[in-house]
Amino acid sequence: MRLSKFSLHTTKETPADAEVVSHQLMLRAGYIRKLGAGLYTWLPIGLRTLQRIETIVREELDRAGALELLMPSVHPAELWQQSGRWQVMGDEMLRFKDRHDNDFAYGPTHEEVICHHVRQDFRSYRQLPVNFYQIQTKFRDERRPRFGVMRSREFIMKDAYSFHLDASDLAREYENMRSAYTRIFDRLGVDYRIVQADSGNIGGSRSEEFHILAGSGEDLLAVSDTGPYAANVEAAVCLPSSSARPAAGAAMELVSTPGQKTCEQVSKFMNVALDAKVKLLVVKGADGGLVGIALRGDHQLNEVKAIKHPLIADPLQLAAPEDVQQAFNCEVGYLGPVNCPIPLIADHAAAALADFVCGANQNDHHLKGVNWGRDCAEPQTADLRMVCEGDASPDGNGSIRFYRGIEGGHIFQLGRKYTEAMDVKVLDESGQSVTLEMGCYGIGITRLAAAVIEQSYDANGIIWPDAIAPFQVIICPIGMDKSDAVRAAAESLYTDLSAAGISVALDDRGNRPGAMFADADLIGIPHRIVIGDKGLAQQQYEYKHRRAEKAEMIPASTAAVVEKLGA
RNA sequence: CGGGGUGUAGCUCAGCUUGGUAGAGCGCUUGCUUCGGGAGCAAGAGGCCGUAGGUUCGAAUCCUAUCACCCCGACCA
Repeated sequence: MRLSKFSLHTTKETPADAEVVSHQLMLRAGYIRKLGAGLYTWLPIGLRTLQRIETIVREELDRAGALELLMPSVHPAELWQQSGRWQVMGDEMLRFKDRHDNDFAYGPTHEEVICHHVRQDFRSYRQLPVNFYQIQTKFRDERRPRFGVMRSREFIMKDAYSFHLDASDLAREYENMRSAYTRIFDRLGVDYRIVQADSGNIGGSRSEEFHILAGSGEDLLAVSDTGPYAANVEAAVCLPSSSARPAAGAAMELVSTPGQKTCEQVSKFMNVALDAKVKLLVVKGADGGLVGIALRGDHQLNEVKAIKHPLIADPLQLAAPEDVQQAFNCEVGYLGPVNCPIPLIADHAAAALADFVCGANQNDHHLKGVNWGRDCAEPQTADLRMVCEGDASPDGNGSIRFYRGIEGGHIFQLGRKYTEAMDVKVLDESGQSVTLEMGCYGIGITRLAAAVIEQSYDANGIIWPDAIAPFQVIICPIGMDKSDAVRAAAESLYTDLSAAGISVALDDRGNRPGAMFADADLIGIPHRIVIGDKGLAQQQYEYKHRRAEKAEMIPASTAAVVEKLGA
C-alpha cells in the first residue's frame, strides 16, 4: 500500500478523553475514531489489524471443525421471552420496536437465535455434534463504556455454540475449543493466562477465561506463584486452613468501645490485629429473612460466592439498618456471633479463629476472648471471602499472587440451561427425544486489538506482533522527490515485496525523514527499511526492527530484506 | 443509576470570577528556503462559543432548562 493513497490520519497530540494507552495510541495512530459513547469507526489501517485477528480466529476455528455462519443482529423479542432473558437482561439489551409496533432487541449474544436454528433443522443424533460460529457486531448498552474499544457498546465478537447428545461429548468439545483458543492466543503473540471463571448470568457449569495480562486490565486474577492454578478473583477458591483451630485460652470479656464501629476502629482502639477479629455482615436470606455472614476482620465478602449459598438471596442485598436494629436491638457497628438472633454462616477463616474479638450485639460494646462452640454455637461454614494475595493456592502448590487481566476469550459448558428453555431436542439411537447439551465460546475481536497494544507499546507508539500488524514492513525513502536513485530503489523494492505476497507500506507522501520515522513508529509496523542516497552509494539499505535500539545496514537487495522479515 | 466535571477553530486548550461581540499552539492552504527523528520564514483559510429560553442597552461570560461527552462508584453474556 502506498501511504499517499491510504488516508492515514495520525496526530501528535493525545485526545483529551482517552485514559488508557491503547485508546490514546489507537486514536493518535489513526486506527479508530469515536462516533459517540462506546461507538467507534475503524479506519482503514485499524481494519487491517482487525481483519488479521479475524483471520487467525477463523483459521483455528475452521481447523477445530467449527462451521461459520452468520445470524441476524436484530432479534425478535419472542425468542428472548422464551428463554426468560427478555426480563433478566435489563437495560444492557438495546430494545426497540419496528413499524408494526413489535418488540426487537439488538443482539448482545446469540444463544437464543442459535437454539432456534438447531431446533428447526436438527432432528437426529446423527446430525450431532455440531459447532457453529460467527464473527459479528454485537451491541451491549454498557452503563459506562470506557477505555475506547476495550469496553465499548458496539463491538465485534466471535461467538461459537456447540450442541451435543450428552455431557461427555460437550466436555470433549470444550477441550477442543480450549486448545483452539490456546493456539489463537499463542499466534497473537501475547502473554496470557487461562483462568477459572464464574459463569455469571449466562449460567452453566465449567467456565474459563483467557486473559491478556496488562496493568490496565479490568479483571483481577489470582495466580499461583509456582503452580498451575489461576482463577478470576470472583471465582478463586479459598480453602479452609489445614491446621486445627487453637484451643480457647481466654475467658470471654465485655469491653466498652464507645463509638468504635468499623473493624479498623475497633482494632486500633483495643490494640488487636484485624485478623483476630470477626465481623458480621447481615444480608437478605433466600427465604426472605435475614442471614448473618461472619468474616475475619481483614477479609472481604465475595458476592459471587455468597449468592451461590443456598441460605443467601440472589441478588445479594445488604440488610437495611432498621431491619438489623430490629433483629439485634443494636446498631450495625456492634454485631457479633454471640447470641446471634438470626441464622449464621461463617467463612472458613473466621471459623478457624480462637479467642477472637467481635461485636457484643449491644451498642458501644465488643467482646474479646470469644470462642466458637463455647460462647456461641459452632457455625455452619462456607467459602465466602475474597481471596487475598499470599493465600495458599487451592491446588496446594505455591501461594497466590494477583495480576490484572483483560478478558479476551471465555469458554463455557452451558449444559441444558438454554436448550431446555428453548426446547432443543433430537431423537437418540433408541428413538427417545433428548434435550441437547450446549457449549458456548466467545472471543472479543475488537477488544483483542486494544489488549495487544496494552501489552506492546513504547514512548513512540504501538509495537505490533508480526502476526497482526497492519503491514509487515514499511519502506521509508529519504528524499524520494529529489533522488531518482532512491525513488527507483524504493519503487522496485515495493514492487518486489508486494509480488512476494508480503504486506508492505511505502511511505511515498514526501515527508521529511523525522516525520516518516515518527509515523512508522506510532502505527507500530514491526520492520522498517530506510532507503537513502548515502546507503545506496554503498549498495545498502538500512533495516530496523520496531523493538530494536539501533538500525543496521543490510545489502540493498530484496532477498536481504526478505531474509530480515523472516528472522 | 448516584456523585463530580467538561462542552469555544479539524485537534489540544486559554478567555468566563469582574458582561462590551473571540484568542494561542498544533494541523490545513500558498510561496520561498530546507530535507536522517514530527523544519524555518512569510502570507492566508477556518468558530451562530453544544442547544433552547431568560436577565441586560449589550451575553462565550450571569440565570434556568435540556442534550452530549468524560471521570469516580455501582453494574457487566
